[in-house]
Amino acid sequence: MRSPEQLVERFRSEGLKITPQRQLLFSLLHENAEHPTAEALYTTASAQMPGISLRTVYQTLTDLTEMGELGQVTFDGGAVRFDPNLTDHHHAVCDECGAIADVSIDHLDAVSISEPNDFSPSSTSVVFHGTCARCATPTSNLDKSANNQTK
Amino acid sequence: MRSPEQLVERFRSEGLKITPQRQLLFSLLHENAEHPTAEALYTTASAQMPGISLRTVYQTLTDLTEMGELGQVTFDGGAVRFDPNLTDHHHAVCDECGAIADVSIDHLDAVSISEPNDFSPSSTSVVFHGTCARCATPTSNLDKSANNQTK
DNA sequence: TTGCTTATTCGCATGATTTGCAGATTAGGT
DNA sequence: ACCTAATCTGCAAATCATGCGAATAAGCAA
Repeated sequence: MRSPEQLVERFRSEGLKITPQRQLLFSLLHENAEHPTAEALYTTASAQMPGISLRTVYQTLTDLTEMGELGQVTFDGGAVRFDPNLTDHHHAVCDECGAIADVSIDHLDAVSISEPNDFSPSSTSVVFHGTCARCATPTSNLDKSANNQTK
Repeated sequence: MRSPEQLVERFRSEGLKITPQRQLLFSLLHENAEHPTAEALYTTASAQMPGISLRTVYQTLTDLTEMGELGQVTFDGGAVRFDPNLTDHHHAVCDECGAIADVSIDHLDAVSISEPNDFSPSSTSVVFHGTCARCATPTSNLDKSANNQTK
């Protein structure tokens, strides 16, 4: 996703208005690597702007997605999560705390479908499940479920 | 998933009852490669057993899943789909018709996380998006959306 | 600054998917 | 045929997301 400043520019140039709600969401999403759900963003936004509507959060998130400024991902049937990282990347889900990390992958190009041989893939997405560093470290297992947003 | 006969055996040995509803679902799921949703199975089941409850379909599906006889997968936030194929495999989603095919993958072992280096993956799942053979063949583009179960 | 036009916000209703609950029913053994 | 626990079923309710219309406010012009 572009910076809040660039988004403001784009919105203006498309005749869209710059509202405080939008500006807040732009900043909350900027470089946000937490893959938040709409609800999570609503909670955070509400702290800074009491009265903001969940409907507006959904609306803005949908708009940004349709503009190609935001990505959406879902894991295991849970709620949709938003991802401002538009670079080519994949995800690692921690089964302990539910945290989702962006990951880069080596040798993805080596992967191919061996069976069947008549499907033409245009994109490939990989999801790893496992244990994140924080949960794997015995001494800091204090608060494993803090981030757990599993459905 | 095991054969209906084997499932009947397992259910009996665990003190569970063999009902007509369960038997029907066992057979509908056996070697079913369509990755049906609960609703889809309910529709099919209803044709053969009018009056069967959607609740029962969900219940049986959940039971089989907890017994490890059935897998669940979801794509792009749609409804949960059930997969009786318990072998190691991945999925290819056709963006035209929505069909989901099981695929085998070559060189998956070559794939690794380059960044970050502190995540310990226990499993890897790959999803391809693209066009299936049927939709890619110009002459049989007659009924592309027939199987389209996209959300 | 005032006023106008139209995009936005907001709250509520609605839709889709899934689960909880409790009473009616039935499988499977006695 | 009878008993008892497991199951089925219908309905309420939870969760996530979108449609809709009225109220509000951004951005522009005078």
